[in-house]
Amino acid sequence: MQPNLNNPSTSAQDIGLLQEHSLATLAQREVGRRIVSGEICGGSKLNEANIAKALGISRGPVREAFRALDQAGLVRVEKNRGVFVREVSLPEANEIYEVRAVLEGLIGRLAAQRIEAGEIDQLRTIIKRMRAQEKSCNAQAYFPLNVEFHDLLARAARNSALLANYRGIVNQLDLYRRATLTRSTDNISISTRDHEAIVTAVATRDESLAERLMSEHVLQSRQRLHRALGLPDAQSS
Amino acid sequence: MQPNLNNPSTSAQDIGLLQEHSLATLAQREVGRRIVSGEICGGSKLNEANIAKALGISRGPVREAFRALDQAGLVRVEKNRGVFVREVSLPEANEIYEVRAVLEGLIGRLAAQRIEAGEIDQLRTIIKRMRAQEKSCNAQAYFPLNVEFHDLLARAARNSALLANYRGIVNQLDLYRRATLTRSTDNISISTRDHEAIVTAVATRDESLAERLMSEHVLQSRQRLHRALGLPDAQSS
DNA sequence: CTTTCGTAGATTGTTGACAATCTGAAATGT
DNA sequence: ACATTTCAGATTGTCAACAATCTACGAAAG
Repeated sequence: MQPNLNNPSTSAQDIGLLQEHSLATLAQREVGRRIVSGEICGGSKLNEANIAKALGISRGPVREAFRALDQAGLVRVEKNRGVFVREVSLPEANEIYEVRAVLEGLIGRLAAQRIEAGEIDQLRTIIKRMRAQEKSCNAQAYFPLNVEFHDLLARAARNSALLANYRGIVNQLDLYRRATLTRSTDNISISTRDHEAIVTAVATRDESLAERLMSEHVLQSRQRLHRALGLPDAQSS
Repeated sequence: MQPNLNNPSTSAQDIGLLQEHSLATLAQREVGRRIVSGEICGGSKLNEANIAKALGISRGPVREAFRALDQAGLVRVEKNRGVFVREVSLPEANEIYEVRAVLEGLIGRLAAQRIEAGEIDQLRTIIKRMRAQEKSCNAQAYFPLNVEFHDLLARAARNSALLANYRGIVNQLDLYRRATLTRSTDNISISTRDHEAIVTAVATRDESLAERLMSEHVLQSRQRLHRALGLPDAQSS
């Protein structure tokens, strides 16, 4: 097909994307996004040919993307059977929460050491927007703010290995969250109070307090999740 | 080629392997093993065609293996340039050590809760063998024992998400260790004393002590590494 | 002598075709 | 009616060929 030569916006950025990323990378991002966002629900079978056709590419890059997603823990590959969106059971989610708690603890400690003034401002801006949604009980809009708050802190820790592991863990937890539709059950006002305390600890460079608050914040959100599901609280490990 | 029908050992297990694993999985394991073991040194370019020929397969499965290894942090893929064995710089190794410290801390805490009697025996057996190598200053034989000790503890924590993250982190650290040939610089006697204290803490179900000892053990081994390289000790974060 | 350009070889990216395997439903026998 | 077998369609696994890109080396211009 002849490209539209009068549209510089598409040509410029698309050329950049294709020169930077391979089709496999693009497929990985797109499928990964659909999985984490919940567009494709857990347990679903991912058909190579269908996905390839939907993305307008051949099966090769799709297979490569599947391998990466498998390593990232977002899908599981069964030989000669296909690849399936990973399902995270409650026991597995509890395990992941345990790991997340210590990672967030380290994020708190390192962020308290290394965060910059501008980033603290950004955190406070996010909290302000959270409070706005809090009043209108808008859980739909609250969720991405929560994600951005934690990711900003993770970046402020200035440890790329930690950031990569943190993001991987969070993606896997989203698989469980989406399955149980628990985004709205989070107690927003309590969560926001936690966030304010965390920012204060980080801003005053109180490493130990920041570590403890972050870790406890995770474990409490796990407990809120359990209560929302009508389950007994897990032992605080 | 006609297979040798008079050799049941190859046919039996090879058929089982091929029915269980795809060629991509096999390639991933083999290349991953060579990277972690140091057979291929950091920064090396991995040629698709060469590896495919060496393994007797085509390039497709090799490319899939590369995607998984990239996600695992063992190689980096540069579009249209090739894939290279990841090089872990000293600052990166320090970051990874920070993550490993908290993961090992959690391993200590959970293992203290959940380890079984038989596993404690196995840990003590490993330590005995370590002491034997210690006397003969055989660092070559000490290293795999150290790996097995920590991996056994990681399994005893009974948290598969933690185990997966721990192993990924350790593999990446091996990338740095191999580059600097620091396996022999570990102070074996100090390390073994640490291990004995850890087993005692775990066996007596002292969660907090086990967590602290494991975390400190990692950070001390990082400091030993720095001293061996003639560097100033990193700040204890 | 240095720089630039261009070309040939090598390497990676992508694709479509073929082989192997699985799935499910129809056919067969009890 | 029920279990077993068979077979066709669909899906995955693997491969080899083609296209796109990079690399290195040599020629030509300054």
